[in-house]
Amino acid sequence: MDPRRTPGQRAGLTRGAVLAGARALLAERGLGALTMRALAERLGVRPNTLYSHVADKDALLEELVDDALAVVPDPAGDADWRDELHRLMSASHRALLAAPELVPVTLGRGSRGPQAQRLGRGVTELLARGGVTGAPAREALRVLVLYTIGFAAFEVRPGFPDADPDERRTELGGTYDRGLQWLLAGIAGGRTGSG
Amino acid sequence: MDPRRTPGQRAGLTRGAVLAGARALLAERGLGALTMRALAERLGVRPNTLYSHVADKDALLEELVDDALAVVPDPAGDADWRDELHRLMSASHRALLAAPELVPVTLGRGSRGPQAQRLGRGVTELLARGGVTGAPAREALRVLVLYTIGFAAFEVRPGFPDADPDERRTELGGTYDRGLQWLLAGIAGGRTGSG
DNA sequence: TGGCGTACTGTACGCCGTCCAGCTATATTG
DNA sequence: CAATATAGCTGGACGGCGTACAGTACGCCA
Repeated sequence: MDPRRTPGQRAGLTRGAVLAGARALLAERGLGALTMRALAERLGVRPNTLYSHVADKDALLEELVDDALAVVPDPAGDADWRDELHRLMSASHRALLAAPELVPVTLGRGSRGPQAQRLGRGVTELLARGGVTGAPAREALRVLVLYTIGFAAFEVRPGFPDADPDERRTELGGTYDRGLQWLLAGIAGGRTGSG
Repeated sequence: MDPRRTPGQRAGLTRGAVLAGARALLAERGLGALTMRALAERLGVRPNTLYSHVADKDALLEELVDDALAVVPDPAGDADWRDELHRLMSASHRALLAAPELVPVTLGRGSRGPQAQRLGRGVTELLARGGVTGAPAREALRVLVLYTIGFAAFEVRPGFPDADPDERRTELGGTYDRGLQWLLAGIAGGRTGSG
């Protein structure tokens, strides 16, 4: 508890504890308050101690972002590929909204962690099940992913719609679904033809 | 040129010059290098001088973002509304890519400046011309805007596609267009029916 | 029991955005 | 043309940031 500790004495800090503390700090006080110094203080430790567990702040953020996607399930085996795709993307969307402060980071920094890659594989697999492969599949994947993250980013930003913040969440959620359906229809429709 | 100037002597700095300098610095050395101190040095001025022309760094960025959209034209009077909508969004997309470093800022900070509002009015007008009004129009506007900005953000991020950076630009540009067409088709298709 | 790896510390460096008080070149007024 | 107000610019500083370096003392294993 007390950070006043003689050198060499251990606080029993682990990498996981650092990440958990960062998540808590993020949730409670926002992205702007997530500073290495504040995180250290919350953990009862000097700031530089964090660097024994994390490469630097960027790496920490990247890991947080990727972890946020861990709750998204893998695609089920037998359902219709379009329904499944909708479910998968919608789950991702919800996962992002559950950690609103991280969304701008996601967009800004890219996120190529294991969870993001897993999600990519899932989408690709579903597309293949629907007969979409190769370059069109990569196209579709890109469109879906960025639409989802982009939408989440806007949902998270204050002041975008002029309506009451009450309606806002509901209305935006519906809007996301609508756009997603349009995209899925386009993907499915372009499956055979076009050039 | 020489910032070594006795107090009171004027550098002839204007608000426009500050913005222009910021744009140049951004283009040459990236967002990370756009610091009030660096900007001041480039302008031959002490850092605090900037605050005589700009409220703070946030305001400066916001203005830069909005200005980037100034090159997007208003919709023409007589063309097909879908073609026109495509042209408008595509122009916005290109405008954003012309200032890549600003895209993350756009998404992160929101951008409600005059240019953004003008663009919003243009889109709304075109949608109305196609018979899309009210809540569906707001939905469509949101989807189009965030798709465009979101896509630009991903295009700007390094390392997203696994291909050569050469093909990348071309392929991504085509992907943007494809997705945009899907969305426009969905918007036009949902015009009369659906629930 | 002794040595070693390492979690942790004190301290400090070089950045950052921004504020305050003062000075003076310029614009404004008579 | 002289007196005054305005406002552009400065030196200097404050508090905060991420992070590096070198040292210390604990826990573990031989």
